[in-house]
Amino acid sequence: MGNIYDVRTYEPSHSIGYLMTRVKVEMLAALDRELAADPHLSALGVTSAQFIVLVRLVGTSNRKSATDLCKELSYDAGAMTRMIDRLEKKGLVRRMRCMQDRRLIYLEATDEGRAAYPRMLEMSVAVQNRFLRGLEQEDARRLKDYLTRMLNNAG
Amino acid sequence: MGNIYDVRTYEPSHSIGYLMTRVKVEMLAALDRELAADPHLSALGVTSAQFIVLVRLVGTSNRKSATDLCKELSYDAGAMTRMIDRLEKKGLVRRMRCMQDRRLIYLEATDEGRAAYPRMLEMSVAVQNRFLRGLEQEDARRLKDYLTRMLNNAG
DNA sequence: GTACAATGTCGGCCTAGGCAGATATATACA
DNA sequence: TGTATATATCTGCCTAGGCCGACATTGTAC
Repeated sequence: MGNIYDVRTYEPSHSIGYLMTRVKVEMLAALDRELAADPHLSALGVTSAQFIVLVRLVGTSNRKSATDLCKELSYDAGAMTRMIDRLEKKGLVRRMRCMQDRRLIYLEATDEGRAAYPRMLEMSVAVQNRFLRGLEQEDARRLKDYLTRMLNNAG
Repeated sequence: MGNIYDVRTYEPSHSIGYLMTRVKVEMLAALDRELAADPHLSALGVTSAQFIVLVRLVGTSNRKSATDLCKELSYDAGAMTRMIDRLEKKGLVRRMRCMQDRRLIYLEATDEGRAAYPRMLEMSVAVQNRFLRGLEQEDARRLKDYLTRMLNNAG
């Protein structure tokens, strides 16, 4: 009842799942190209994946641990450790052991990381606007609504 | 003119790009869980990424090369070589050198690969229907339209 | 025919994520 | 107190994709 797809008529190459994967790949690839083309950011060698993590650290005032980021981004803990390693090596992020709870390590964007933030945000907005070209605000609202509902169906 | 996002009000964590990435991750993770839970398919150790490639080989009658698949799926050639290696090692795919053009290698699903196909398709449909629960056919049509238009904006 | 460009595959090297197990720390409880 | 459990991070091993260069093969220009 109410199923969108039926096995007998389902065509993988036209499915919403397939399209969504393609769009996601193309959007991140476009963002990577923008990042690589920017004079300042290309020197840092920041990738779209690193960008997404960095945004979470700069765009908030309260301190965050690796676990916090993992929860926000549905990220694997092991992957996050290595991601922080790369960001730290590039001087964009600092690790600071918490003295109250010594299991915890708070993460903080460095001045350099914070300085790169505005330009990164511009790029993110530009890329998304380009992909959403031709859509009205009402369309974007609906699309966001669909995606949110799908995400709720995941759990 | 007509831009959806503005840098001054943009919130990364509520953006369509962020949501789409999340939904994609959750959908593939759900598919991986289904694949791992199935008695027959778990023995093959097929992942969602391998599934997507396999679908393209089984779901068509004409012969395909690695390059053909790369074009269809916007896939990297080097990555495809290694993907085929894994599928071949699992006995799901065969490589066959073309005699007319000896640069070409045609790919073919084995009987085992073909046998696994129907069950895989069922899972794909089931997972997508679950994520689309609560959406009407008209909603799905709109969503697909939005994604298609975004994909066209990529090029 | 030879030189050059184009094509298809492959292999390293990088980033990247998932999973399982190890370690250190903190907390709850008998 | 001692013990079990939970939490946070880290490490090793796997799959996985992007980029670049190597290599063989084919097609094209001269």
